Amino acid sequence: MRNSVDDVDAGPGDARPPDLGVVPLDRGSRIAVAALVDGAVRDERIHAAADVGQDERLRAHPGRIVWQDARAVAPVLLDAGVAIDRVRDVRLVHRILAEARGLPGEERWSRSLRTDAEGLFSLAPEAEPLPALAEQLRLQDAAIGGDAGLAMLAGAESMGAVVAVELSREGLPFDRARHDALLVDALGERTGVATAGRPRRMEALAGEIREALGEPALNPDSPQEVLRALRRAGVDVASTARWELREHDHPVIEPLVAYKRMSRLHTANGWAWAQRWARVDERGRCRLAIEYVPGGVVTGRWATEGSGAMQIARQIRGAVAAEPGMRLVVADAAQLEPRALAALARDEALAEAGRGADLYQALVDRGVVDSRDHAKFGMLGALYGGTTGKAAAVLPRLGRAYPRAMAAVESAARAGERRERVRTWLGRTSPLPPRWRDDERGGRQARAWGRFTRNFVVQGTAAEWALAWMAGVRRAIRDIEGAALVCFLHDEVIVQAPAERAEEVADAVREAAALAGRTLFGGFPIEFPVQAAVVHDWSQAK
DNA sequence: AATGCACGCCAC
DNA sequence: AAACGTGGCGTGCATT
Repeated sequence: MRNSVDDVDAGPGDARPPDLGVVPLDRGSRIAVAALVDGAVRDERIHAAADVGQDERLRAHPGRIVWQDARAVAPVLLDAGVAIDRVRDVRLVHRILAEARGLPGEERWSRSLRTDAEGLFSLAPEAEPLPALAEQLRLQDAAIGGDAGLAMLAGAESMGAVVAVELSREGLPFDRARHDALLVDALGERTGVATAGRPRRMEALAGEIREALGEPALNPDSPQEVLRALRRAGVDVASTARWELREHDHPVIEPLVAYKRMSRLHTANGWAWAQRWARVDERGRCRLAIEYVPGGVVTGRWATEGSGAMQIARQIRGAVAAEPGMRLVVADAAQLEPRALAALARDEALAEAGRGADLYQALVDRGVVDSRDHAKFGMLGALYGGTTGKAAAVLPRLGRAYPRAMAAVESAARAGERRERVRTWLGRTSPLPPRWRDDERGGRQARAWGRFTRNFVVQGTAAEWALAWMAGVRRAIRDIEGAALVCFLHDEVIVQAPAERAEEVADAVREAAALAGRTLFGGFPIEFPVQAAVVHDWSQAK
């Protein structure tokens, strides 16, 4: 079966539709379109940006659209009404191939390329862009060769870049009045400069802290001042970290911990944050402007730039609210990483435990561990390389019950300690580590790198599944008028849709999850249950 | 005044 | 309970 993230070449004898190279000229005001065939450019045509949809080759194009960078081209094509189905983002795929294939230095890669500030390849200023693009495509396809995983990853990563552009253009529905109400509820009313801009409840806590420590001039925002004052008051701590404070019994602890929690909310997701990142779009809708960065994390996870949108505090998620007549479909993949591990390790027993909505509870029901918490901590310990506490206590039991899965992460860890590269399921490859000495310090560094590679294979494979899931969701909701992807968070998506079609979207999101599992893992019997809730605002999910 | 680092906390 | 992965970000604080 072929689908949207699978751009494996058609077999010999099949007529392959030509790839279409698309290049922006004059900073995007004009667009060059040409067929790219075996590294050569055929039938180049240049259009005004707004007219690029007139190029009949781009209408219902069954081949790949090839570009250097989705951020420069996708917005133009989307504005022109071009349907984007299969793509090759040469910039992102190059990054993958450079690690996976230890790829040629840039001179051998192509004379028309140069390395930009991020160490990535881009067009040399004097290069003819379409021939260079054709050359890059040819070299990339040759590097991928017959590796079906890498081919799928190239397609998925490239489509992810399109989804990222669409998400960023759409924005996340945001209700500033609700946000303000949530902040006032948590922090108190805003006050003036006399209290350093602290909301009323924070200022009250600052007073309690000063009182409890007997230091009327203490600035609770200064870790050094607070640390010194704590020690003078007989609280013997090495830092002001919350977990350390909680080990002590003193009247200052409770207000101090509460203050720090409020302070975090105030600075990270408070009024200034909303002022900076909420915008009113051309249709009068208030949206958070989120710039997604596909592949921004070494494992293949996405990052965001600027807004901190990947870590919006749960306390204010109620401000992310559906617009009139709409609902949010909030969907998250249950225990995604343990499931990714089961699949990549071909661990039938762990996959069987995951046949149902709650893999952790299944471990309890099967007598592997005593409680759901033990299952969760143990599994996370296996994924992260935990060696203490609850994780260490149950790891041996997990190892006996699921030897294949545990051997897979152990082997990834050992490979990292030996300075070897490891690969995700589709073939994203870990970077090489910095050098370390053959002494105790070096040993610690080696073990730390082993924990990184241990996690890399699982986190990276989960990220690949998420790419396939998103591509499927995108495709499934395309014909649902008014529905749009508005958020992505590693293992969670939010779609805003008209109320009367929200349940249909929820079903489509669940189906896309199942399809993503089959796309990546074929017939291996691993399930990817998705909890999808139709809600008015984000805080109502799960 | 600008810059870079360390801390601490948030998210998955 | 407190050491175990990937990140972003705001702040204080030291350096230049």
